[in-house]
Amino acid sequence: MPDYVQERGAAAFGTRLRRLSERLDRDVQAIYRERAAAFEPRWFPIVTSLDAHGAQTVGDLADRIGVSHAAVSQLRAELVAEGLVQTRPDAADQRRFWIELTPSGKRTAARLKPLWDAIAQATSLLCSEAAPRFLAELERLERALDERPLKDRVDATFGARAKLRPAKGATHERT
Amino acid sequence: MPDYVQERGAAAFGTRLRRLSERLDRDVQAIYRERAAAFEPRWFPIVTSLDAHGAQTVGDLADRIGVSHAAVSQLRAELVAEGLVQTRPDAADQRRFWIELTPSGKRTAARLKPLWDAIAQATSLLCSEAAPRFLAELERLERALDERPLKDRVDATFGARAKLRPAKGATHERT
DNA sequence: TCCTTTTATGTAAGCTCTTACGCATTTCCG
DNA sequence: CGGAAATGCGTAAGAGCTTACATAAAAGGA
Repeated sequence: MPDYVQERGAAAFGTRLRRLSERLDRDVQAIYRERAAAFEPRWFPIVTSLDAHGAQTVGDLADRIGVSHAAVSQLRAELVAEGLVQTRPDAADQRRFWIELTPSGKRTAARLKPLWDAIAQATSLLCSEAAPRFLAELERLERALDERPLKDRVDATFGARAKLRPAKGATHERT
Repeated sequence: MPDYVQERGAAAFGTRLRRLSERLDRDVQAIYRERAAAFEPRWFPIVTSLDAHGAQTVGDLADRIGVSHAAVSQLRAELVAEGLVQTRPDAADQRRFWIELTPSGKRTAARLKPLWDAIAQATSLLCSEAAPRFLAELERLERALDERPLKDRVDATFGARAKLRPAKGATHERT
């Protein structure tokens, strides 16, 4: 483990992970744009999930793709406006409704599938070449944090709840 | 490389990377809050950089911590309001000014250094246990993408600029 | 020397999610 | 059975960055 983590702590990860994520999104967006695909990267998880698994509720989708229900709700509104998805009420529960692809949404998924496959392949190849263990290590990191969050780890070595208050008035000194 | 990438493509990374990043940030924020530290995770890169390397310009900081100058500008305003940093003009270039820690900023850094070290140690240990190659692989991924962006990789296999237009009118069908 | 191009940084607007709040429905349990 | 707690999802506001736009100063080159 390089000195980089010792120097930057958790911040060693934060910015870089965010930037890698954003960079990949930007590239995918550029690919869509260049090919006049009329599609947005952020629609991908929902559209492919509906395509693969059929109708789902807001909560199902939120769990499956790992975002808040509010984010799914907002995306749903957008996808309905685009004509890619529609909703229908649940027969047994009036709070709930089902989100599914429209015929147009299904056609869009079929149209873009070859491109998605190409992106998946390119990504897979990239990983094989440059970072064959990356996803495995990512998964192990996630699991380790599930079992014991960073905060608990710090509390154990630093002394839970030891205070680090600023001296009175010291933080609000003006230049 | 698991089937996860083949199934999700670039999206395999995006959400998970973002979530790991956010999760670490949230933990660090909870640590600060619990210890009445009066500090924000997003201040860390700037404050530690100034503490370690002395006065720097907006552009220097943007380069060093890897964000846009506008983000540094906004953070600087916030840190000035908190009394942690101050600015002074550059003698040779009127467009430029130097950002440095105030005495209070220096005291804050000294106060929090033990906590930062504990966080760094916990993070380092976490990586050693769960994902010893994670950062090395992250770095290699970044470098591979620097050399050849994902878009170029997809273009090479899929055929640059092959169009994937929706059929006329098909995407705007309303439910 | 003088004009064009580049550079430094501020501000505004946008993005894509989050949390907070709210309402209605359903489930649970005394 | 009935009230309290939990659940499902919409909307509003906020977060923390980005890109876009703008202005002024500096650098470069004819």
